[in-house]
Amino acid sequence: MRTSWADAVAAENAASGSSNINGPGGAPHPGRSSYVPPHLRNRPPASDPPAPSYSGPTSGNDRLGYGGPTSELRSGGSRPDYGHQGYVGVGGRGRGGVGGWSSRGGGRDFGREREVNPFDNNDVDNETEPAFDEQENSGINFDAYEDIPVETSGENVPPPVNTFAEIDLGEALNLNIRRCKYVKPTPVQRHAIPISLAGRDLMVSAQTGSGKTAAFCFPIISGIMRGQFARPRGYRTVYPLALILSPTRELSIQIHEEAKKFSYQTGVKVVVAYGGAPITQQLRELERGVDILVATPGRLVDLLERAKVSLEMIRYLTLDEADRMLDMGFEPQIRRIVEQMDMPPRGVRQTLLFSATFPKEIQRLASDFLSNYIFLAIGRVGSSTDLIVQRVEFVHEYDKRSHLMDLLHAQKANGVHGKQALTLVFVETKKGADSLEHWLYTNGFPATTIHGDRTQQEREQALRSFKRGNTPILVATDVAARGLDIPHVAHVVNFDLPNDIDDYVHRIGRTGRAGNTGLATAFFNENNSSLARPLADLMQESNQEVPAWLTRYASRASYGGGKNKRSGGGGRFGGRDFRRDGSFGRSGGGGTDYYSGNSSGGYGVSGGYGGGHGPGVTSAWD
DNA sequence: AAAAAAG
Repeated sequence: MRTSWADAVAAENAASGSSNINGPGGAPHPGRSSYVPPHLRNRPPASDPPAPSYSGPTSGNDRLGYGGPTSELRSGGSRPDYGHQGYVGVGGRGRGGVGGWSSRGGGRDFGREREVNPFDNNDVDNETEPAFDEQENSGINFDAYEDIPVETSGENVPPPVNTFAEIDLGEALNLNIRRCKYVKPTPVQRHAIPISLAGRDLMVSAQTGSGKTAAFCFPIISGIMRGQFARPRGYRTVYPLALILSPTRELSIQIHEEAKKFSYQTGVKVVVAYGGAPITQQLRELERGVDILVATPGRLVDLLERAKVSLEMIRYLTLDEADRMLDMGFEPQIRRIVEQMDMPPRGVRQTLLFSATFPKEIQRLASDFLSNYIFLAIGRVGSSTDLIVQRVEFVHEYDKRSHLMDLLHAQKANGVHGKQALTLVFVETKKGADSLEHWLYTNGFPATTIHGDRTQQEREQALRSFKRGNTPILVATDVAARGLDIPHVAHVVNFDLPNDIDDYVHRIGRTGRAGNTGLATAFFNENNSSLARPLADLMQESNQEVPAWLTRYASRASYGGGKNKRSGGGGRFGGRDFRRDGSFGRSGGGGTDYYSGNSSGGYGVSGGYGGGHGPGVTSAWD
């Protein structure tokens, strides 16, 4: 009987003043060939000092020794055991040589010896003052989530949970959740985790900054911890069990860092692969064993072509920023990876799609990858959250720089916590980014820039420098629009507005994260007239003050209603399951009652149906 | 038209 998570967290924090769990003074790491008996695998090495408040035999009893069915991945799942019987359930073999059998995560046993403690980081977050840090890291402001509307559709939706303690994720993962100071699950976690633990496919639209990464990582890590997956071992080919794809390298890096924290000392190995960096180091990491592979599409295709990676054993597929992954630029690559390589088909693997926005036409595409899925929308209409104060100012093109200068001067005077608040400035083009950065710099504002024409090293350096506050202004293209979690971004400036309202939603979502407030300022002029209507609608839905001139602009422009049209009579819920649109389902159960709003009965057709053309309504949910 | 993603 656990008391409360809050207590546990408090105890953990009190005890962990300097928790060097895996200190350099640990055991000399055994040679590659040392055999670890099955019953000792997945345990922290005996020579390691125990983690603080890591009391009793908490580990080991729910992992490899786990008494559940060995060949059944998910308790609630009813997937066929797809042709891998020979591979599954043979746990207990030692790691063989090349071509032999390998227990899950081959190599992770010795890998654990050198597993870096991700909670003992010297990374940028720790360089800020403790008070500042504490508030940000531990502090998800849950009051901000009190009355968030939630909508689910699909068959037999598993009910949400209210606490992490209600779900049995396994001791090692629970401990990491406490180390992360997550006291209770956010709304998207409350709903999505039980659904994925039940083995169901999922399409999630949840607000920016609402905890999506943990929502998809926890069930995957937990599932891998409990399963016994022996995998074939080809000549330098590795067989990850889970694949997480994201649209930018920096986002993949970030997901990898998060996932490593969650999987610390669980025995689950997470590796990241992305372009722009030397492949050899990534290959080395892969060869040391991989359970969860986080990747950008291009580099993954490269690895697949070189037969360094096989997707044959993939049990979990996650597309983060899924609507971006399936838009024109990425779709062919994603289809290639998911449909034309050796990945198990939908219905066999479990597929999880997450984003803040999910336009209906992309939902239709996405259903190709899903099987009898549950759609989950979390957040308020207007997308991002009313935690972000949105301002729109009419600024002519030639006035933008001096206007930006005014804003920056004003907030310099206001300095937050003794340092200048971080400001993220979005522009349209890479050249524009360079030139604005240069101009700012020469005008006394320490700025840097991130965009696709910079080397990967420069990109990562720019991001680090921004996070640390060395250059508290970051000029960015859309490469930084999605998913990046940068603490202390107080202000997002849309120096150039995007053409698509969903991009706007993602950009402003770089502030106002984890329940904190933020400010977003947009420079609007005649070049942005196509955005006037959707922007005005979005702002109204998020209870923002809409300037009269923008309303006039909105009624004047865009009579036809382009793809930016978001009204569609959608009313209060922006993130709607496209399957609810009457026009869908030409053959299946045409016109029958395939939806029911709350967890019962409902949509009775398995995924993968395309028909119908709903109105091009864009979801504003993250 | 632009951005991203392999080299």
